Amino acid sequence: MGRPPCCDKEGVKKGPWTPEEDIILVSYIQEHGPGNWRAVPAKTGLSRCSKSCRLRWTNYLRPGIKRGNFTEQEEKMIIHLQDLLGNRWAAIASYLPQRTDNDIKNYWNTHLRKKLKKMQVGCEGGSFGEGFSASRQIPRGQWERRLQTDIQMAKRALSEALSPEKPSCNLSASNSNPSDSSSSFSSTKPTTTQTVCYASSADNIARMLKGWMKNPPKSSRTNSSSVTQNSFNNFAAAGADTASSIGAKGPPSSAELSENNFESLFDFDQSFESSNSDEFSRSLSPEATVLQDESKPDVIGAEIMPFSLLEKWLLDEAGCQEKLVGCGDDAKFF
DNA sequence: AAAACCCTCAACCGCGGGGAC
DNA sequence: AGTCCCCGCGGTTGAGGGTTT
Repeated sequence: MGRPPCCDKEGVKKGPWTPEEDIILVSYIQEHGPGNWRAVPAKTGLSRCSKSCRLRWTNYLRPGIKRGNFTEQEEKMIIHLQDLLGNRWAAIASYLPQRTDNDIKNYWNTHLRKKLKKMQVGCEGGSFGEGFSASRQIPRGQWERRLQTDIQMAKRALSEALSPEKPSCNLSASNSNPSDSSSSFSSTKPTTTQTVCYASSADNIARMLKGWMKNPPKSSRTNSSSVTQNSFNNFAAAGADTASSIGAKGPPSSAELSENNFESLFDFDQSFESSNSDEFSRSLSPEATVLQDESKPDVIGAEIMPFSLLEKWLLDEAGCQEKLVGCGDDAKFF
């Protein structure tokens, strides 16, 4: 019969989101929680289709999203999971709770695919090429059985990556402070720059909302027609003063996080959490979802908790993984 | 300095799954 | 049982920024 296009209505806006639209959306979700996207445009007055609102939230505004450079560990995880799962980006993203499927997909398409191609050419017939692509020829039943095992293997690999006593692990000792608000992953970048946390991190949204209260859109809008994502991030930062302070290349300093910001952040997350926690927990693997349910308040610190939970999950199961996976498998892994 | 080319990533599109009726 | 509606997913696009020539 054919499905009518979701966004064929006239007057539905497309293209990049403006800071004003973002704030409207975040404010609405702060109040009602994510979900019921169909109602969002009508209730907020946004000239966007429901799908666009959902996408904007899940891919950009949702708290706890880490943006910017992928760490080596993340890269390896993606490569391996892609090999295991194929282009099931949402499933892959469930193992990297701070990354969106869109981000992972983009990263794969722009970086990793080329990288792998290069490496496979470089290691023609070598050990690297062998580990990959084999699973794609496996019939489905077999594939599913193997997937079970492979997921265990992936968990084991991540466990090892996160394990502090492993010298090969990229987790830097300098970041061992559990109260450090930067994520475990952000500390794993072994070589270059710090990982970037943009506006989508909960603290920035909290600041954005705070700033919004102080500066309603009329007064705050100076360049809305040419506003970019990054400029929104700058806008979101307290005071929205300098572009270099946060937006383009660096996480906000802890000094920027006032007590009020944290309060509003928690308020935000609690309302969002209590009313509808599905967005985040859905994004986790089934096992991880269980953990999320067990420790919901912890999700609030989404910059940290997903991986603390993941660590727990991994370490708890380390024993059983030992039985499932032979020691030699690590070499194949990464 | 300017043009051409390349790269990145936010956003869109269309399809499929699943629940509600 | 069949249909409709909502939501999520994966593929794709194109604007804008960066790099090279």
